[in-house]
Amino acid sequence: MTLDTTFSPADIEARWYKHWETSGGFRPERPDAEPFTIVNPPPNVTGSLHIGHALDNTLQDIVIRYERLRGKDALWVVGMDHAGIATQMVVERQLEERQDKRTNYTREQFIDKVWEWKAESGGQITHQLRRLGCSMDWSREQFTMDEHFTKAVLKTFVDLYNDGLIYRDKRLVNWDPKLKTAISDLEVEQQTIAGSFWHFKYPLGDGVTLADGRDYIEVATTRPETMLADMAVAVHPDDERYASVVGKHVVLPITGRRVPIVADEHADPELGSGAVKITPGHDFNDFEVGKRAGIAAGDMLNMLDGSGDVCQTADSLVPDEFIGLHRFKRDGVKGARELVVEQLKELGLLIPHIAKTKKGEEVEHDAEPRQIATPFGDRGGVVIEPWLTDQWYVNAAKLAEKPIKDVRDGTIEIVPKSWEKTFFNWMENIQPWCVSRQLWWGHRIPAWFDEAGNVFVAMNEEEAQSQAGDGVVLTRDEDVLDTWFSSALWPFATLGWPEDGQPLLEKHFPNNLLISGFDILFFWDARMMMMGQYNMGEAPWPRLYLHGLVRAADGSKMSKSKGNVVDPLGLIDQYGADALRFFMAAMESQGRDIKMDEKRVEGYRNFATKLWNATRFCQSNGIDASTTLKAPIARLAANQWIIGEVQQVCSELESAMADLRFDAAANAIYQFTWSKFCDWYLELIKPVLTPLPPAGGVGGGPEQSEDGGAAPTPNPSREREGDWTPQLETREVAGWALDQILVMLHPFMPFITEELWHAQATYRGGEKRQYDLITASWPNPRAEVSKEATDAIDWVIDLTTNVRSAKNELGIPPGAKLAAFLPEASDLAASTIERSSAAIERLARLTPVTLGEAPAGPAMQVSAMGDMFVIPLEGIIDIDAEKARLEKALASSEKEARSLEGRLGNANFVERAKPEAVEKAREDFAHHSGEVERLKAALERLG
RNA sequence: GGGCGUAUAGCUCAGUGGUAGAGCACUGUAUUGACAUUGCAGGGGUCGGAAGUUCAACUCUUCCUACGCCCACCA
Repeated sequence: MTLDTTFSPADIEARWYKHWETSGGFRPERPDAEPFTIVNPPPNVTGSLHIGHALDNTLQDIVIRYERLRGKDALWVVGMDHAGIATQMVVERQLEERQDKRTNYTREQFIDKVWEWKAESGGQITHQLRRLGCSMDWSREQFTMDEHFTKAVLKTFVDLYNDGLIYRDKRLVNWDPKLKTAISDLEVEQQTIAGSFWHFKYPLGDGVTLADGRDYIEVATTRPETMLADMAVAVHPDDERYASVVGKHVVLPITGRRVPIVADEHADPELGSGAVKITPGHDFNDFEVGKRAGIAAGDMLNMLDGSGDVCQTADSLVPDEFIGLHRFKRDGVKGARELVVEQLKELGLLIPHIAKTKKGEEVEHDAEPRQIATPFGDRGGVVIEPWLTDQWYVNAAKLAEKPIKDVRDGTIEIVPKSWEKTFFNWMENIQPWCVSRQLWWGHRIPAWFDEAGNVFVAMNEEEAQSQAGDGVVLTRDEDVLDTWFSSALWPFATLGWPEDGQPLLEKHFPNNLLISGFDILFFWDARMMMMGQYNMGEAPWPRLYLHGLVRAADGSKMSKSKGNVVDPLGLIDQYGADALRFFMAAMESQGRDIKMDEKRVEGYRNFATKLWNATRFCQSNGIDASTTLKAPIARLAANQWIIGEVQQVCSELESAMADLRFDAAANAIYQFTWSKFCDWYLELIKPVLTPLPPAGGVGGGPEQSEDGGAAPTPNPSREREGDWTPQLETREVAGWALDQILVMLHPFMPFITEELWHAQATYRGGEKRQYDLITASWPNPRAEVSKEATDAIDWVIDLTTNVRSAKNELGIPPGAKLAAFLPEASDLAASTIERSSAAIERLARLTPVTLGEAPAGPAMQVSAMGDMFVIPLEGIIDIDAEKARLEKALASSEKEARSLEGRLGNANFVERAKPEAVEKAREDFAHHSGEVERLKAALERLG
């Protein structure tokens, strides 16, 4: 196949993805191979691909493709999460757009609508993941509401219940008044907002007074509306100001209700007046104080209405004028908060806040302005109300025990390790997990109540009925489970659990690795650890890799409201999926967020183009696909050198991948491909493939050097065996090396590498590849390469670079071909000049090179690894410039040499430093002082 | 209040107990056969600050400063 001169990602991406998917490339049959398994964090069915997904999935795909190439039975489980709240919100919003609402339907009708929505517009992200090139096993795509998944969820719930690890409890929960459901601690986000701090007088009852004669207690609050449900005033037991009134009462303003004054350590004497109002039904601290004061949860006052919304309830305790009000002002309408303040002010019970203006004048305000940390629901976005309800709780502390041990003893390795502390900190202080949600969309809790309120937990109604006994009327719990309860089962429920005889489950659980963003460490990762241990008796994976966030170019968090969101699909359109993927990999260094840098994405698009053109070059020079995995036998220095370099980069890549250093892996293959293969190797073999006509009319024949150049000295001893030719060898090695690049680069840039793989035909004449790159074999380039050969190329490279640099500094045209003399040649120099004269001519542009003294006269002097060439430049060279150049180099070498000399002269260093370090210093010193001598001689030569 | 992270070239980031690298940007230069989405060459950093350990610190320790994140709390 001939490649077009331009490379357009869009065409090849769609074509190859379809081919891989339809041909089963993502999960080749490898029954005997070692399994390698990753489960993909199931995206919400409502979701679409954002830049964070692009990072997360790129990393996983790199690992999966790498392990697949290494011959493993690589399985990447994919699917979607039903995302209870998010999905219900989407569908409800759709109804609202048609002036309709959820409650116009029965629960069953509404759930049908959600399924309809899913069928029509859910799961966009699955198509977008394909555009990124992700090689998941779509043939087994999962959904957390699939029938078998539901069974796993129910079984887990029932088992936990029977083990006493799930229980029903009445306590304060984080209530989201917008979504009208309880949510877990993790779903609450603290935000600091500007608020007010009010001070009130609570009159003491029964004519009691404080020690100082006051007939009231001062309390302060940021939530005055809750005073309607106050049940006590607490003071510190040691606070002498209030000692006389503990056990007495205050009369609550507005309602006139009498509440006790209790002693409790929660009250901080240093803070405010030292007395605090206690509202057990609407504050987590107060709840605890209330319990300590002997108030049963069932007796705690609740001032909100039955829907749990912000309205006041007619609880006979709430005055009429408050009923129907929201908690706070909404849409300009006064709320309970405002009315409480207003009434207290009218009653003269508001203690004003005295503020000083800039001019020093005192001004009275109703309240003190304050920054207040306020809980918000992460989905609904409104202020959370701590609310007293009956909910289902998981004993998370118990379930956390084994995961903590797993991480502690290394059964699970968290990468990077720095996250372990955070993990332990959370797990060791974990609170009961509220798992019930007052929603319709989700896994309905398998609990049935009889009329007396007894609960029966079972897999289905029949079982519950048999527990309850015939004739007992049962009603199923209306609530559904937290979405994370089901996704916690993902590593095994997707593989067939809890059914018996599931070969996939046996082979692929535990999984091998989990990759996730650190933002879901607690939500998902930790809960998978708990459920893995609980259901399977094992950690779900031995390794957890946590990556950071992708941030906007200025370092800020991407968010829709800020309008700084970068769309990964837009980047794919513009630069290709391969470039975006490579960017993600190259920027992914452990424990750090990634800042978006579009220039860099562009750079990796350029890298793809570079590879594309290198392949075009190979094609036009008869370089075919290789037919063996093993490195070809090579005798040419350049070929041996590139084989050695392939081995080198391959081992770098493997060790980077073993450590999950995606950046190191990407950079290794990048540098090798561009800086070694393209910049040097392809240039080194050009003279072999297309020899220049020999200079001076001397014919080729036996005088030719092995790399296609004219040898400086005839070498009649060279033998030519069989049909070996330098050209054949070079084509074979180049084709092999290119193939290795394609394989090694494939996990990072799957599309272009697959395209080029197939563009490269096997054997001259165009027989097609036997198999796709996606299922090719990882390099195993164990080959002997001689140090002499690789040194020779390193020497040529050093010479070339130094000649180019010198020419550039002296203003000599880079293309100028110059004759060179080498008065004192090292063995390496002598043999290299003989073997690789063509490379020296083409790259260093030195020809002829004469071993021996140069004629007297002006010359440029250039060294290559210690061999000092003299390049006469009569009439061209500016002697002063050359002197300056050499002097600069001399100064630099002298500085190095002096520094090393100083170190070597330090007895402490020689005695106490590692012997290798001393040896290295000696070598470096010898090198630099040698260079000093040579440069001095060179300067002397110029006079 | 507790914990974590970051600070290295103009920018974005690697890095190692032995004297600092990449990409981009910048400067100069090259163009008839792989590639201008390119080649070649070059300039540019007292590695946030201070002290300590060490023969040797960008690297280890402590402290400080700045920025960021997580958890808890502020009645």
